[in-house]
Amino acid sequence: MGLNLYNSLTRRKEEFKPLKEGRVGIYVCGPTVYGHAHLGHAKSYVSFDVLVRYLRYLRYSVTYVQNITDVGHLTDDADEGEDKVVEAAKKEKKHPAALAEYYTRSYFEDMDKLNCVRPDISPRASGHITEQIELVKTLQEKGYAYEVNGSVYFDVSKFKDYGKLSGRSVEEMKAGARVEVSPDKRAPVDFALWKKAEPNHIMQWPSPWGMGYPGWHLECSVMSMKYLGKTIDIHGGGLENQFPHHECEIAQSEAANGVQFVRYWLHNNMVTVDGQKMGKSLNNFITLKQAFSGAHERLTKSYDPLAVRQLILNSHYRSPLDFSDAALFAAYSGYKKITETVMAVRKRMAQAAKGKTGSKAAKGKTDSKATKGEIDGKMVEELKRLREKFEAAMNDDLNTSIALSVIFELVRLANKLLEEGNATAETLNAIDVLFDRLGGEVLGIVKDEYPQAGGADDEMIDKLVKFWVEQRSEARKRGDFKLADATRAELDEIGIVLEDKPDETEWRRK
RNA sequence: GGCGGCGUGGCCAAGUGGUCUAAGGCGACGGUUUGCAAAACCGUUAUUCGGCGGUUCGAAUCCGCCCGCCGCCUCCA
Repeated sequence: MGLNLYNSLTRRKEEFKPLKEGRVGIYVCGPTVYGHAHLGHAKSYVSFDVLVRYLRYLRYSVTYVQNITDVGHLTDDADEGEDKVVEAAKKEKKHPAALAEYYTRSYFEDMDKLNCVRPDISPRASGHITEQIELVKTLQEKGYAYEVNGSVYFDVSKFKDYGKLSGRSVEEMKAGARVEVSPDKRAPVDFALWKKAEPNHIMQWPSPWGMGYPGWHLECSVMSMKYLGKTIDIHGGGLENQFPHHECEIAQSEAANGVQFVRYWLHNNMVTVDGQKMGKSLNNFITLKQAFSGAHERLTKSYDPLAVRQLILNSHYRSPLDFSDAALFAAYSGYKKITETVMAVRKRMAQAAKGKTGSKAAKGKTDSKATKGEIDGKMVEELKRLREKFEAAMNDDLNTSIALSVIFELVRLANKLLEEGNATAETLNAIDVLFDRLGGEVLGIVKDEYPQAGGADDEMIDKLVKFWVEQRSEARKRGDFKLADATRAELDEIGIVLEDKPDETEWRRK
C-alpha cells in the first residue's frame, strides 16, 4: 500500500500519486509575521514537516515551499482594515520591514527548535510584487477582474468552480454573509486582488492602477506558481484558511492558468485552549517561546521543544488538539522515556564496541555473543514487523499517533534487551537504526546526538557533579547512607537526578 | 441563520461494520530490582465507546432523534 492522504478537495482519502514520478512539489501557507509563533503554528508546521519528512523517507525528491507573509494581510476581509504588519509596526514603532524581519527570524528560531526542516524556499510576499501585479493584469485581460477606484477585484461570478474546496455555493455565502460589503464591489463575494493605498500608507508600490498593495490571497497563487509550476502536487495549510483564502487561491490560479491548481489539498485542524480556539485576535494564545521557557500562567514548567512536538504528534493532524499543561506534561514524560532509552542503547553499543577490542566490558554482562556479530532471527522479524506497522500507519493519512506507539513498542523492546544484558552489538545497532529512521528521520523526536551526561554542555558543571557523585559513592561504600541520601537530595534540589546503576552512578538533569 | 466536525478509561489519544470483552502515552496501584531511591521491567486499571431507539447474523464504527462541545461563514496555522 502506498501513501494515502485525505484530500479536502474530494473529501476522502486518496492514494498519493505525484504529477511527475518521484518528485513532489509542496506549498504550505506560512505565517504572517507580525508576532511570535504560537502553539497553533506549531501544530500546522510540525504536521507538514512530518509529511515532508515522510515523503523524503519514501525517497521522493521534495521541493518544499512555505511563504512568509510580510505584506497584504489585512486585519479584516471587508477590504477595509489595516495591513497586519503595518498595524503591529505602528504599535512597536518600527518600520514594517524591520518588524517583519524580526518576527521572521523569531519564527525560524522556534521552528528550528521544534526540529522542523527548513523549507527549500521561503519566499516573501513583498519580494514578489512584480509577479503579483502581473497576475492581476492577466486576470483583468481574461475578464476575471475589474478595477474600481484604483483597486482591483476578482469577479467571482465569472469563475464557475468557486466554492468547490470549501463546499459552499455562492448563494449560501450571500445568505450567511456577515461582512460589511465594500461599495466598490460588484458582488459581496468578490475579493480584492489589489488595494489602493492611501498616501500615508507605509507599504505601497506603483502599479497600472496607481499606488497600492496586493491582496492577501494573491501571494500564494503567485509564489506557488513561480517556484512549483501551474499545477502543484500538495498544498497545505490550516483548516481556517480553507475559506476564503484557499478558495480564492484556486479561483485566481485556475482562472489565470486554465489548469488545475492543486492536486491534493491538506488541512490541519486547530489548537484549542480550554476548548476555545486559540487565535491571535482572541488573545488566549501561548507562544512557543513561552512554552519553551514556561513563562505563561497556564504552564507549570518550561518544556523541551521536542515535548511540544511529541504532543502534536500524539494526535492526528486532522483532529483538534486541546492544549493543557497536563497534556504537555504527559507528552514530555513520554518524550523523556524515549530519549533515555535511545541514549541507553547507544551507550551499550559503545560498550559492546569496546568489548570487541578486548576491554573489560566484554567479560561482564555485555555478553559472550557480542563478538559473534549476529542478530537474533526473532529480533530481525520483530524489528521488521515494527517498521511495517509504522509505515502502514504513516501511509494511512499520516497516522502519527500509531506511528508513535510503534516507537514506544521499540522502547520497551530495547529496554528489555538492555535489562537481559545479552544483546549483540549488531542487534543494538539494528534497534538504533530504527530509532534513527522512524523516530528521528520521520518523526523528528529522536536526535542524532545528545549532550553528554544528560544535558550539561558546561564542562564545569559536569566536573562538579562528578565530584559530588564520587564523594557520595565513597560514603555509600562506607555504609554512610545518611550522607549519601543527603547528597542526593541536595543535588535533586538543584535539578540533578542521580541513578545508581549496578556498576556506576549516572546523573541527568531533571 | 447557512455549512461542516466532534463526544472513547482519572487525563491525552488511536480505532470508523466482525481480528475491539477497544492501540499507545501519562497517571495511579501491586510486584521484580535497589541499602533506600531513581530508572527499567512485569502485572492491574473501559464487557465499554454522550443518551435513547433502529438497521444488521454482528456496531464505538451505519441510520434517526435528543443532549453537550467546537470550527468555518470576518483576521487567524
